[in-house]
Amino acid sequence: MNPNARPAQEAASAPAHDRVYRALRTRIMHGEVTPGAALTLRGIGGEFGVSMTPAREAVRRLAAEGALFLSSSGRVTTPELTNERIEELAALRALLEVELASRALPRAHMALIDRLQTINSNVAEMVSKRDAVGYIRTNLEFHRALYLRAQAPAMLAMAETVWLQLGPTMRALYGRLRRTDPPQNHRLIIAALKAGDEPGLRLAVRSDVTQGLRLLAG
Amino acid sequence: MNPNARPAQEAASAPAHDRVYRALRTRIMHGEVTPGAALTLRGIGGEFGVSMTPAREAVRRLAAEGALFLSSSGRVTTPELTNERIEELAALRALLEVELASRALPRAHMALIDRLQTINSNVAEMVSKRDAVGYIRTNLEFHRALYLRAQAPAMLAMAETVWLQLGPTMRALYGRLRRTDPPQNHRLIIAALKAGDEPGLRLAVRSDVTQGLRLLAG
DNA sequence: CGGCGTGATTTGTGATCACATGAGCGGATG
DNA sequence: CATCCGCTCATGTGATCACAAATCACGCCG
Repeated sequence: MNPNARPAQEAASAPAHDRVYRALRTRIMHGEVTPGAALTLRGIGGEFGVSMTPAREAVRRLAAEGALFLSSSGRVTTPELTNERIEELAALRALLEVELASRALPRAHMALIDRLQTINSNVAEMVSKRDAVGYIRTNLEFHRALYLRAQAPAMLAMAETVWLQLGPTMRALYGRLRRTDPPQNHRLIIAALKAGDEPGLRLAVRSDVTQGLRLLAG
Repeated sequence: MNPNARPAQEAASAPAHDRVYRALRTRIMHGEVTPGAALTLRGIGGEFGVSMTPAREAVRRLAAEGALFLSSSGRVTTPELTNERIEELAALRALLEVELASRALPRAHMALIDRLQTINSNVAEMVSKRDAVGYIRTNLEFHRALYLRAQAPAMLAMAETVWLQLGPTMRALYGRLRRTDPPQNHRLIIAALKAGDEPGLRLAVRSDVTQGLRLLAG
């Protein structure tokens, strides 16, 4: 028996530090925390019913990924990104995700495109409901579903790290963004996938990734 | 007074977990450990004169960066990369470092080029001495000196993460590589910098980054 | 009324310990 | 002689504690 095989309830039996890590990670990536929010090890431990030790490990891990900021005295906050930093992370997203999409293209069959369309309708629903967290979550789900086909785990992990770093800021950004129109770039991505049009796909992904961050220039 | 200001002896007064982290990090990045080597928390603690707690934090942090592999039971080893993984990491290096070099180009003045030439002569010396660790160290120093000019800290951090993941494998790779000729691609990089030739620079960086990893295809 | 020093308290750090578990080794068995 | 089973010990996990340092608030002085 492979001890890694945990058919269901994967998270239940996992080590405490891992449960805490995962919970905090999705919370941050989905933009459920505001930039600059302070965390304490005892507070985290209390929330999850564990001691400081696993809380510390989870925090360290997240800090190593850039998802949390550790002051010189060890205080923990979610990062407050400068505009420069945001632009750099957007450039990274473009770089990585264009490559991932390009690698996924030859492997993208009809089943994937159907799935992307389903997810995309959920995205549109979140936009119409002005649900920022739901929008971020489904939007990332869309991108991840596509990039999984690229068969490039290290590259995907890096892209997710960038998402993680942008998480708290994204929430604040999309909060002031008053769109209710459905995501046009996602449709362009799907169309390019259908047509097997690689240049078009690269352009569409690049636009989709950088558009949301463009408004901060003002 | 800024408490962050530690003019000299920065590492001495730093927290224990940070000292351990940094020591292990450079050890791994410079290829001073072989792939698949096992580490124990008590062993690390003993080596650095600290308890298991800081050792655990350092290990967790390195594992989060992909520099160490944690088995499902928590055992710690340096990663043994598959050829697929190595190729993917090489592609990531190409992607990131070409961009970094490109961004550094307009900011590259004569002082930088002189410095690169100095470092490059050290690289050549390491090659002639067949000093694998010294070669890796000076080679990374060359690349970092260039990329620092790009003013893109997040991107540089990602590139360093890739170096870290490749560290143990690089040692094994360059060990079986019996070259004694000086690094030709570095000269091309310097020449392109002097000429302000961006396409040439991108090509030279891409070649330099991918050439060493090409021999594993056989 | 405002700036600043001082003390109380919150907070991270690191050591130690008890516990569960998994790895590795040795021996028994076919 | 190979294989499988069992045990033992090494190893990671998580809780608790003592300590130091930083933060915050209060009150004092200008």
